[in-house]
Amino acid sequence: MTHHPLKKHIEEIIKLTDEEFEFILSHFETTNKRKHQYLLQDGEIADKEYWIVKGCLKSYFFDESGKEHILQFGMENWWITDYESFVKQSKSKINIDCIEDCELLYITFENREKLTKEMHKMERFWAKKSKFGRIALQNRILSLLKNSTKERYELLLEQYPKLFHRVPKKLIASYLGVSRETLSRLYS
Amino acid sequence: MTHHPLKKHIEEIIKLTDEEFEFILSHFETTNKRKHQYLLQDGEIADKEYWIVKGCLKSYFFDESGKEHILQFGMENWWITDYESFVKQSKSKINIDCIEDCELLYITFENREKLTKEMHKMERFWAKKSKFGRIALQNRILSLLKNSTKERYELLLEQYPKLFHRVPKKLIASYLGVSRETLSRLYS
DNA sequence: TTCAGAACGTGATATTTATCACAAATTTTT
DNA sequence: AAAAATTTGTGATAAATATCACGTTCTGAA
Repeated sequence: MTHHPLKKHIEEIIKLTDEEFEFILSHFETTNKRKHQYLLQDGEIADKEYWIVKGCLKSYFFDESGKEHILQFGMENWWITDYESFVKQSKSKINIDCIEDCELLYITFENREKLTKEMHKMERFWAKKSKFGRIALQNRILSLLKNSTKERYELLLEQYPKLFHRVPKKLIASYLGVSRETLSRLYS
Repeated sequence: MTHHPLKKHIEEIIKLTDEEFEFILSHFETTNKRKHQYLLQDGEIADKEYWIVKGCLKSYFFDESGKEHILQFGMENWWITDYESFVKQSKSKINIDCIEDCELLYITFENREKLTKEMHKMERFWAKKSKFGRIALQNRILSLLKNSTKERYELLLEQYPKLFHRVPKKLIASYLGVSRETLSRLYS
């Protein structure tokens, strides 16, 4: 248990004793999902935040014309939920589906609140995670404003090369905000 | 002092006694800037977070071709800084300028760290502010992916009608990510 | 008040991207 | 292994947007 991947992940931000980690882990549950199964559907309230042990997921939504837009991919060691719905405990606008079979840990909203109060280290961990999440989103906006489609494609390829072996190109296109045809022509 | 606008602002999230607010305020400084003056230049480290008492500002950056892109506008009761640079104390990629004469309060990075440690209420205030900031950015990405230029223009107009009297249309265009000519043709 | 610069609208044209259509290749399911 | 569904590439065309150009209006500073 000392070498649990979640411990390693948390320790990138905050050092923990084994006992502290055991205590944290006791607030989580495990679940497995198969490809095409969902974790969250729009209209529901996101009452869980998932940590991905193994697998690949997408969070996405549809516009009025029925086109799918990818908000975020999730892979090993990433967290995934609808952040707005989870934080506000409001109805979600997004869906989360498994792109591959997935092995997941999750913490419920209640347990996260509880753990935040019980353990100041975890309050700091989540505060820091929120800060970094905000920075990542800010940089994605910067990139959407500044970079051409081709540049955004190349940056994504550079940053997450694994993604391109695991998810269909049409989902990459949807993440970048272009049609799959346009994306296809970018590298042909 | 009891009715200080910053007190009112913080109390939208956390209730404070007058003494607590006095203590918080003692960590801030006041400054005034004139139109066209800057608060932050790219390459500098953002060592202050500003709270806007009065005035209007823009945070922006340039792409390789020299085109200006607006990341954020700031008006009364908003916070402004380069969040990434401030949090990481790293070199900023963005600039912040006054669009109007401005009356500002600011807290330095050191004082904010200090205040966070000294006063758990403020740790919670900033954590919550960070969460909401992240949610706002997520929604802006959703909108960039989902909505047409015209829709984004209308949403902005609806959400911040004041903005349109205060800032030139070319800056609105730059915020929306289109050329000023295209924006001009959207409503003519 | 005048003058210079900025803001704004608009035409003409080029570029980028979306959309529709279809066939080939690949993957998944039975 | 065969059948079905999905993914992918690509041509033709339409739509959206950028770019360049120029004249008018507005605004702020001398």
